[in-house]
Amino acid sequence: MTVQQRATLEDVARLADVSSKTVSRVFTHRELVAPETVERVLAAAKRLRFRPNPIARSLRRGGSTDTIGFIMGDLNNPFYYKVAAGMERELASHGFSLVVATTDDTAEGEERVAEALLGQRLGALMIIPVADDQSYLEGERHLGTPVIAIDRPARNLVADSIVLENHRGVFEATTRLLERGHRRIGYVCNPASVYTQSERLRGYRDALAAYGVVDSSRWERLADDLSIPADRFVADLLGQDDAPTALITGNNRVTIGALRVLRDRADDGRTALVGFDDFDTADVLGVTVITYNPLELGRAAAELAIERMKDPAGFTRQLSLPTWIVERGTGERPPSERITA
Amino acid sequence: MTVQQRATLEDVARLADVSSKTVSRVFTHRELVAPETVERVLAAAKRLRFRPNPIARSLRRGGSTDTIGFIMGDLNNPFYYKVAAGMERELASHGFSLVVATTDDTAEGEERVAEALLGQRLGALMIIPVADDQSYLEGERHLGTPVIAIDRPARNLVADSIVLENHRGVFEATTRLLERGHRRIGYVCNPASVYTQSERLRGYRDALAAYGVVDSSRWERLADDLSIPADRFVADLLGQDDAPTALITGNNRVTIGALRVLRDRADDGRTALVGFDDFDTADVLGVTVITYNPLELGRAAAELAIERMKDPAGFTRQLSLPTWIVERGTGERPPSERITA
DNA sequence: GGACGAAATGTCAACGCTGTCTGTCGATGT
DNA sequence: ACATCGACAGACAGCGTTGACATTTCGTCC
Repeated sequence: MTVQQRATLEDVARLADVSSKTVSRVFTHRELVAPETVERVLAAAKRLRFRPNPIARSLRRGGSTDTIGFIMGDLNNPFYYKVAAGMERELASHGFSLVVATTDDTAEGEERVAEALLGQRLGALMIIPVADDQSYLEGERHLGTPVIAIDRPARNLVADSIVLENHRGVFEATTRLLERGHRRIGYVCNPASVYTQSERLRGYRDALAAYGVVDSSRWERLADDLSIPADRFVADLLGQDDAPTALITGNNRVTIGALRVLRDRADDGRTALVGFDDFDTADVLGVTVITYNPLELGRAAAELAIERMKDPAGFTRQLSLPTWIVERGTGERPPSERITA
Repeated sequence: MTVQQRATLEDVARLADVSSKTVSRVFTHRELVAPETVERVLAAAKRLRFRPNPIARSLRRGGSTDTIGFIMGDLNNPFYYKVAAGMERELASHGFSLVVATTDDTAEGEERVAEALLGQRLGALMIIPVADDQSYLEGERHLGTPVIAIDRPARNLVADSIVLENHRGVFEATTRLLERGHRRIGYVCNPASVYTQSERLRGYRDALAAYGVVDSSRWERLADDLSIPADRFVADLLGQDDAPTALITGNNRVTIGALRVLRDRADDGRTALVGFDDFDTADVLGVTVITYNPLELGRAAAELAIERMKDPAGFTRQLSLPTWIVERGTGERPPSERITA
């Protein structure tokens, strides 16, 4: 393959017999150029396959603002990629492009990746915070790059944020189980020490407390090691003496793990189950879930970013997106009084 | 929020009392600068929150080659995002960043989006082709931007490509069903008129032909309208007179649709099912699938791109990635002789 | 002691583009 | 006939950085 040189304004100008400035004008303020000149320039440009160099253009204009960064845990996770999808759609419709970077859900990853992304001049940065502290972004924010925290608020950083109504979703789900007569309700999550989970857990505990159940620690399994499959915690919980009659799982991974355990135990519909996060085959499996619209989460975040880019000095905003329950069967099971030791 | 000015080499140089070139050197060829000078410069840079401007840098160096574009159908699809995930990982480990753009699986979308992405100077372009013709990329390729076609070969364009062994996977799956005694084997897919599906369909027909089944059109449902849920085609096929005893579904959407239909019909394990593409809960549901490694597909594509960037003049390569069958139950059912009209 | 070379730093121009300013030319008005 | 003006095109500089080359400094060697 022969590689040919990329044409510049100058080349086009020479071919069209005008100055380079005129060519530039054709590509920016076309109305200031005489029609026949425009035509001549365009013909020359086409012949040379000329395309204005956006690098040079943004250097001249100061900062490339049409690329937006998104730092997330891992593209290989339905939640994250759906958020990214919603975001990409919204951004594309406004002429922005999306650069993605993943942290592998580790705090070190986050700062490293952020550093790399910020190297490029970004119009804005969206991030699903993992680390305990985002103050390292303070400098960049100060330089005018809007930062939008998604799913979890940023810590030690003034930033717009958009989160889910985690507490409310789990509170309602738990209340429904309580209304149906369940008292021994389990809660399993992994990881547990992130904002979303602590909110969800709070929802669970608050609902229980409203029904007089104060110490639920016996039915909680709060893990923090993603290398251990959630299955184990669920199996452990269901195997204990006064096993719960209902189970709430803190995210889709745990829900799927729970399904696996219930199948293996031939539980056969005795244990009620409500999972946080919807997933592809939840309807086929009849699983009741606490859901929300991840595409909308991404879309709204993108919208927030675009708004903030227009008005960098405005007040930061904290939005939260509704969650709701989709009843499909597993969550509507009554408590089964099985024989316990 | 007060927005402060971004520091330049010049600012740092002034503060550190050296020339801007020395500051530049500190950030590029540090070994050429005296240790104490380096220290002084770094201190100044830190104080001013200086970060070299990559725009200016790449303008000077000619072309920004550390951003790779990926054009895919829709991020909101497990297949695409897993490919993207594998890609992102590989690229990140080599210091590249990934810009994603989606076409909504339409040909017009593809060219529009490609045009927009190519506006930025990309190091390489990866694309899952949708349109019938990628010759519009010829110009860019000629200017030295490597183009890698993923999942489907590019048409009318010289490009590296990496695809799956679609034919072989379906051929084997069909053969296994035939070996188990199935003769009426259905094939459902939507869309049908894309490279991957025509390959898969060929695998299905070739396997049947090897067993003497020549005209299988009675059991084929090849649709091309994504707005119609696959459920309908499956239901239609299973409802016909000599309904198939086994079903092969051309992608995960159809597989999940088929599961829904089988559940609704209380089919109860009578119809065998093998689906192309694995999915999250396939193990819970016991679904036999033809699978492959989508992360590896992305990773290999990224590798190919990186290689091609180093050697733009080399011979283009066509790779194909293995597919294999994971038996989980639904594919191992024997033909059930139900009463047919 | 002066020539020499290596190390450290500096000067300058250029990457491709666009904002600002200036210049040209023909048309218009009096 | 001449001043005036609008429409258009060009000259120039500079965005922030770096490669090529120049310069300075200093230790070393005969």
